[in-house]
Amino acid sequence: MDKETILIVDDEKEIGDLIEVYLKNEGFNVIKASNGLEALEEIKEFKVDLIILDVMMPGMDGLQACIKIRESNPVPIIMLSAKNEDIDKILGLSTGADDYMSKPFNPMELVARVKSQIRRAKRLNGAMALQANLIEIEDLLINTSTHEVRIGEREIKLTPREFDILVLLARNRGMVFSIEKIYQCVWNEDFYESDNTVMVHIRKIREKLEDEPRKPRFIKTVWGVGYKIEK
Amino acid sequence: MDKETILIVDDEKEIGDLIEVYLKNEGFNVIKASNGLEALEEIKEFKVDLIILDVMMPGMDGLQACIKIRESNPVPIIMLSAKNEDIDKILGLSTGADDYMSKPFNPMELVARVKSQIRRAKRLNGAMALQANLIEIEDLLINTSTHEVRIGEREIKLTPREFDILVLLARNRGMVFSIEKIYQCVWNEDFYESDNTVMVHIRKIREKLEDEPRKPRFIKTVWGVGYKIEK
DNA sequence: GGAATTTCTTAATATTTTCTTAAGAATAAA
DNA sequence: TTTATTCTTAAGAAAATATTAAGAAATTCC
Repeated sequence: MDKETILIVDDEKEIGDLIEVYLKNEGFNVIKASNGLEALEEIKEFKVDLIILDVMMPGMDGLQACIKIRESNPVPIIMLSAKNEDIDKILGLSTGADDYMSKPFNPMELVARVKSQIRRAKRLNGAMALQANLIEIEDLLINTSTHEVRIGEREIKLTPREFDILVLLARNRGMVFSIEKIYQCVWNEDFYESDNTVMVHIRKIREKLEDEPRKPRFIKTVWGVGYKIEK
Repeated sequence: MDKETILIVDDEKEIGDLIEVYLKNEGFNVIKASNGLEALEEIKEFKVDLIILDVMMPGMDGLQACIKIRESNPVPIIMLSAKNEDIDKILGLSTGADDYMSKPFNPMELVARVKSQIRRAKRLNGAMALQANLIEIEDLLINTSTHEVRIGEREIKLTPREFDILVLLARNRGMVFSIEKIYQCVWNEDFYESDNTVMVHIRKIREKLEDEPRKPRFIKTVWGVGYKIEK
């Protein structure tokens, strides 16, 4: 399992550093921002699994930032505040924060709450995946949540690798992928020397997808470069 | 709207009284118990909307009580503890507690957390009510309220685990569930390494459901990915 | 407290996928 | 046209994944 990334947003450096130590100790990946705007930038750039957000900050405060983040991202947010009046606001439904801790806080408790929220998010994600994720290419239909591929009425059975390669090309229609690139994307490993593993897979996919593998409708060969699905 | 009833379980009278004052002030109805067994009695007698449960108590401690309560009741539980070591245990999934506060605590924060949990429970309840308790898949009938499963006239006896797995797949027809996801959803625990517990259960279900387990009609294998019931 | 049931673990077997190899075909360049 | 390069195809070995069976451990029920 990959390390989860946690974004700490606090203008007080010592607090951020303290939290960082504890989280890293638990095997989390940590990035930091010192105000709301920076936080928004970081989120755009990196895949963040949880945000710890201080309410009191110069510029865009934590509550505003929280609302802003929520507009585009369902990532779990834990808010920190020293003011009692904030509690109700935060745990109410309006801000969209998932949990709250009052300052000064016990770092162990924060870590436990972080873990708890991440677990919750994972479970929720499972349920969310229900929403079908459909890719359509002419009469070729790819459903990434049910792992189904069909052409018209005919159901095509693809192996996991074949499926991944097809999805990669289908999600990026028009783009040409070199053998090397495909290998890196699908296998998540570096590509060493030229075996033709990828080619063999491409052929298998064509065999299953195409009526005439010689004249493929979907996966086209770009000579000397790679493969693509035309736009 | 009726006043919500909150059960406070603590052997220290002063703490219970303190919490009571704050909660009553917010319009909640409060009842009290001074140990785990008493709490179980109260729950049987009254309709309780939330429980505040101290971990450290003579006799049955809070953690045991929490697990015991959860067996029969999905009511939200907030646990109180002075010991750091408890945090992880409580916020982990195994006890079934919904939230935690460390002692000494800020009563305002506790009240806010109470309100937050009650809101959450209401939402959850709404969502639950929508789920049909009769699932039909061709001639397979699953009744989630009576825990009955039948195929045509034949009644199938499934164990609790088997039943849960089947319902998970049946409620989400078409969707593929990985071994890991099944484990997380049914066991409510994190999935560590690859034992094949889930597979064995799948096989048992097939044995009971299918005429030819080799060619399953209901639970299909999606190679390298997981299992599903086709739509 | 003991029997029955359920759940989990282990390991052997079966199946499917993935990779490797190698030979033949298509394409581009000389 | 010839040659070198790149791509396609096929077949079988290796690796990964799934099924099955049997028994141990835990739990439930009486």
